[in-house]
Amino acid sequence: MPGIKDVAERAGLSIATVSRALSGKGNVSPRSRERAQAAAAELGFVLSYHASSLASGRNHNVGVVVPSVHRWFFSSVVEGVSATLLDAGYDLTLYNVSEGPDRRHSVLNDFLLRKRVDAVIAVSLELSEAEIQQLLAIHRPIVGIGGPLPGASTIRINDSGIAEAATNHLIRLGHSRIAHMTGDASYQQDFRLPGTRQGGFEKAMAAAGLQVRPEWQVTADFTIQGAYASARQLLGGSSERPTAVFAASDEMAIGTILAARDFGLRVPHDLSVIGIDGHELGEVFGLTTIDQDARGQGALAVRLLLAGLEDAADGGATDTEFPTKFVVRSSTAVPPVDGPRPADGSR
Amino acid sequence: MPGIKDVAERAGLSIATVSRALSGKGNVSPRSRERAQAAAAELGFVLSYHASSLASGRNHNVGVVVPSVHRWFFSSVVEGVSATLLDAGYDLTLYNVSEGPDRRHSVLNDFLLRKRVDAVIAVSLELSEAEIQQLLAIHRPIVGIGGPLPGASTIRINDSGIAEAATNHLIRLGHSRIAHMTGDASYQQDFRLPGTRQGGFEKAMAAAGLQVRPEWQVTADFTIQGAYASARQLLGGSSERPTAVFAASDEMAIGTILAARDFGLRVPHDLSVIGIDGHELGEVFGLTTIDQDARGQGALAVRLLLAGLEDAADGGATDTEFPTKFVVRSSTAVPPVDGPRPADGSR
DNA sequence: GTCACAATTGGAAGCGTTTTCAATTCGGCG
DNA sequence: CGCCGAATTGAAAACGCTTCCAATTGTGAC
Repeated sequence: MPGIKDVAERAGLSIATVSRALSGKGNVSPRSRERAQAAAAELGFVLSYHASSLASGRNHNVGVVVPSVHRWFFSSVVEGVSATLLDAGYDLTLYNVSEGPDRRHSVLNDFLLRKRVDAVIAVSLELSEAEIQQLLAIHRPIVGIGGPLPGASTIRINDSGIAEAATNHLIRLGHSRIAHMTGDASYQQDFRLPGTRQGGFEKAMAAAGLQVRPEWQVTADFTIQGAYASARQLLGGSSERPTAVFAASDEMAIGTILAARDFGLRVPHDLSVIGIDGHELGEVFGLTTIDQDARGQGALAVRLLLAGLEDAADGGATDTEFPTKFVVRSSTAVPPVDGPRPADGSR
Repeated sequence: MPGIKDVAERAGLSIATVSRALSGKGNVSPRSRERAQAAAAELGFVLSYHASSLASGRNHNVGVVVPSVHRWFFSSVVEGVSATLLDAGYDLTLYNVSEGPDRRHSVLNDFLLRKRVDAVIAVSLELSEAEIQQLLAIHRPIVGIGGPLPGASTIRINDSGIAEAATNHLIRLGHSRIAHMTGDASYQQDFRLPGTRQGGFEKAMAAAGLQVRPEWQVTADFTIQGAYASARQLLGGSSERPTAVFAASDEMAIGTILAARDFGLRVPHDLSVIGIDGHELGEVFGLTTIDQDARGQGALAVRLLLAGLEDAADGGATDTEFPTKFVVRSSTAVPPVDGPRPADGSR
């Protein structure tokens, strides 16, 4: 393994000059720079980041904490984060805390504090103020995506407003019997989006003078399969059926559509369904949705972070609202004139 | 920021002893160990991994290179890898190379060589021998999952055998008009699974004396939406229709099922579909599949790697076949007696 | 109560860079 | 041609640990 020393010798320069030449910092004559780079290339030399970090205090490494990379939203964000980070020459250390609260705790307390990362991106995690302060105390900027982080910068979409818009879309089409599928309790714990979206739903319903029926407020776990099961309950019950469902995520909307098909309900003829996300699968189902460009959110988070790191200006906590896009496809339409069909469709 | 020196003072021990106590290595009396740990806890001290790594040469960090965390298989593997790594106190540096060959190249040549990772896990990537040697040369063990890595350890499922088994399952049910959906050319490039699976399919067909029709060999991009489009072509054509489809992944199988439903084809009554993966969504569709436990593969990769790292025995390249599980659900059945129904079903 | 040997402990030399500070060189101007 | 400030350069001191080596302490056997 060649060291910077070898490069210096080969280039006929001092270690210090080579260091400056390779890192791009400081004043180095073009001639020296070239020599250093040539020598490094010839020796196949790459800086040891450990030594660099130790000496400079900068890591070129960002920690990303996600509830589970296996989920659509998080993996989308990670893709955006990863691409932007790699472009900037940064490494990305992934902390996937899907194992539960213990894992989350150990990551926050054992891993992140080891001075290995320059900054932290927390996706949909509700960190306590103490946890945030702990990180800020060791000069680790944090930016949160889609989670309330008191005292830290965040990027978020207007959950409440979007939910209102989605609901209003249904209302404007003429629906009044609208169900809402949201995340279940376990999700509220970590990221409280579901609640926020539910708030928007209720607000829109109230504004339109429509009744929110408790039995039409169902929950699922944000997955297609979970929503499918919930939707079967909702749509298969003998009681009255809604004419539209607003699901708090595309995956849940898709689960709902699948359940509806099982019952012979045509979407959107018998049942309108709208989601939130911009999931790739939406197209297959003609899903009307609100695209939140998760990748873009990840990319933006990195840009904010890097800007902060490089300017060394602490910047303070900023709260950025990320724009979303209403995508109307074919899963929403005017409600059936004759009211909902019986559960056992004429299939 | 407290340093190990502060801990040593507070504990009334030498720096060396504290270091040994905290790292668990070397002989330290229980009494000293306790003192050191107590002092560290009181000061909120955590080792600086940079300094540790620099001094010891060990990083406690594994690099994971994946084609795209946004895809089912890769994110599953990453979950398994992450959990096992975190348990062992290791960090996971994620290199998501979905941006294409340039990104792949820069990761392999700029990032991985910076001595930041102790080992590399490459998922479904076909590395050149040169790339592998480059890594091995700097003492970075590599283990590959689902990709041929000449000279490195690998974990793989028996792709060919599985494909044969899946095909035989259909044949045994009485099918003879069997289509196969596999990955398209762009996928062949990076990981050549599709080809291997296709080989198994052809082998089973040949063994049963069945004809492989070129027009029933379709390709897709491994996603539900991509397969859906391909399957529409396959099933909607005016030509004869197969009675069964063997898809090289569950997502493609699901896309096929969705397309079939669009045409009013009942699964499995009119069309049997089988996949490979063990995708969570399989249950919703009653998909018969071969579960390859991607998480388990990730976990195993880490265990192999860590065993190698800790024993310092280079071990040489091992090739481990990972077991799979045949899961029969309701998407496969005997073929329709009266032959396939016309494209426009009596829905 | 000794002695040999093992278990602990502390001192200090790195690990491979970055960066400060002072020294040196260079270019331009009077 | 000589002088001055700016641009370059090099020496050496960190950075915060790990670990070798030697010194010290503890243990059990005789």
